[in-house]
Amino acid sequence: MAEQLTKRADDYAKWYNDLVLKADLAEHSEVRGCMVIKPHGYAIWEKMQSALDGMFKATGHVNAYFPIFIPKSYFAKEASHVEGFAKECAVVTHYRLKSDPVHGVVVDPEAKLEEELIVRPTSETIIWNTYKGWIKSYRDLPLLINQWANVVRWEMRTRLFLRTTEFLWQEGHTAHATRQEAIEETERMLEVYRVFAEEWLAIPVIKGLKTESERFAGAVDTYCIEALMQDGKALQAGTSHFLGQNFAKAFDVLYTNKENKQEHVWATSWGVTTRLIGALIMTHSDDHGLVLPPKLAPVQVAVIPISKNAEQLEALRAYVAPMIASLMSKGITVKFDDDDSKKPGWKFAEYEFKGYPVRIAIGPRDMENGTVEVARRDTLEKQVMQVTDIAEKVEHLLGHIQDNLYQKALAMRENNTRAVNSYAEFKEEIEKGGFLLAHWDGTPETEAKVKVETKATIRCIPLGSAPETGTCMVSGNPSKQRVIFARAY
RNA sequence: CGGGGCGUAGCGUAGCCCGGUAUCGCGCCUGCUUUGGGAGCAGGAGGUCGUCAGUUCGAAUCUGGCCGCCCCGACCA
Repeated sequence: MAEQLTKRADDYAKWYNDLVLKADLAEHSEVRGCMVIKPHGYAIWEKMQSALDGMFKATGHVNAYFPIFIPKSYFAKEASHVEGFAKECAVVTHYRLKSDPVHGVVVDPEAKLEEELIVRPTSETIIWNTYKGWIKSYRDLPLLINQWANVVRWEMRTRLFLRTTEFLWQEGHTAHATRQEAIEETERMLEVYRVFAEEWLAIPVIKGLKTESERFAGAVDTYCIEALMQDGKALQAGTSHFLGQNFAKAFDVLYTNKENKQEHVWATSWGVTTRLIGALIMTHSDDHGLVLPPKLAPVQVAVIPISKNAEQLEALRAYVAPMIASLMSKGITVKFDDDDSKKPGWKFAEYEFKGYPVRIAIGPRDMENGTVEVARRDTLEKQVMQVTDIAEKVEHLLGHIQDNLYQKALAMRENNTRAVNSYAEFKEEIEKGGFLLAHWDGTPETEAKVKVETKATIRCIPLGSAPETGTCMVSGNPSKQRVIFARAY
């Protein structure tokens, strides 16, 4: 139920947690660190999948599926990759249980695997081991494959959607004949993520390059889109990696070029996760509950009849039927809630809390006047409208809401992005949250020092920003451009 | 892995210090009245008090062990 949501200003973390639970997006499972994604939350993921999948297809990718289990030895083949993931891998050691008089069932010690299997934390190794058999000639390239899957990373501390032991994602893995082509692919998919974040999630993001210490284990370059949450903390919303020839070399993936010479292929990988649901919540929602951009709302319009008796309800059904039909003919998703075990007031509160972008209430007065009451979730404004052309009006309204959410989030980010020029100023400003633009000398040592002293990290080296020479705020050494610092999720 | 908290009906809780078989709210069921911002009244159902052992005539309550989860920090999308 949706009463007494913690206020954001009182305790942002608690607000987030309460909201996820009370808006019925997810709940904690009995398994530590794992969540159950409930229908309302999963429906949002399905909308994300559908939009992204279309964008992947439009850029020439196809879907496939690779095993959840990865032989342990595969991991050893790419040194930095192992190092990056070794600490958080779940390992399967046996393949059978047997009944036991005391404990019910026990692991059968006779059924030990010769080689342990790793539950995938990411699939580069098994995919590259497979690609080796698929790629022989330049004619086999580029290979552009995506997979929708679950992965497991044994995290020390978890948070619903933001960090769970098991999560859902998509991972694209591509192979190319040239370095240049692979870099273009990396950038192309980063741009797909930017468009998706801004046009669908209504979350403004900054495209950038990760520093060495934040780079994906096994990548040459990691690109990212970074978003700023309402509490002033940064959240990485997607990544795209240029893997160079690291995995091709580790797994011997060679192709014969037009000159009949053997060369290692060039690779990329890129992914977004169910974490985006967390980003969506922390970008748009308020003290009244969830706020969803219309393009990702499982249902865009809730229609609520207000009637005193059964006859009136029948009359209302007849009154709204053409309206609902015309809404649906425009591709708008509608829920007509004529459940008479719940009162209208209860439904208002419920749909508001769950983030339905638009609510239409209709009662006896509306039938007399030829009107409906339209309420928008983003501003909580209510307006009585003539029912004539209501589908067009609602269609426009949904567009406005989508746009308004983006503009509000953008304004929030801009108001919380500022340049700082000294480390003293930085230390003071970082306490207020937000993105800080500062000069950095490019060394991991400086970055580490800042992290230890302020808990802030370099979120990214922004792409496409005008070069600006300066001096590192910490070391005083020369710097070619400002980078973005923030405290992050 | 450290620190803190919690475990009592579907959910949220009181009771525990000071032992006597469990409180209240929400939800659920029945009936009537209601319905434009979480309805009212009346009646009703629902609990191995996380688990195991100990103390005791008697344990939700005292003692010890175990299990589970959550929150805060260090690592990570």
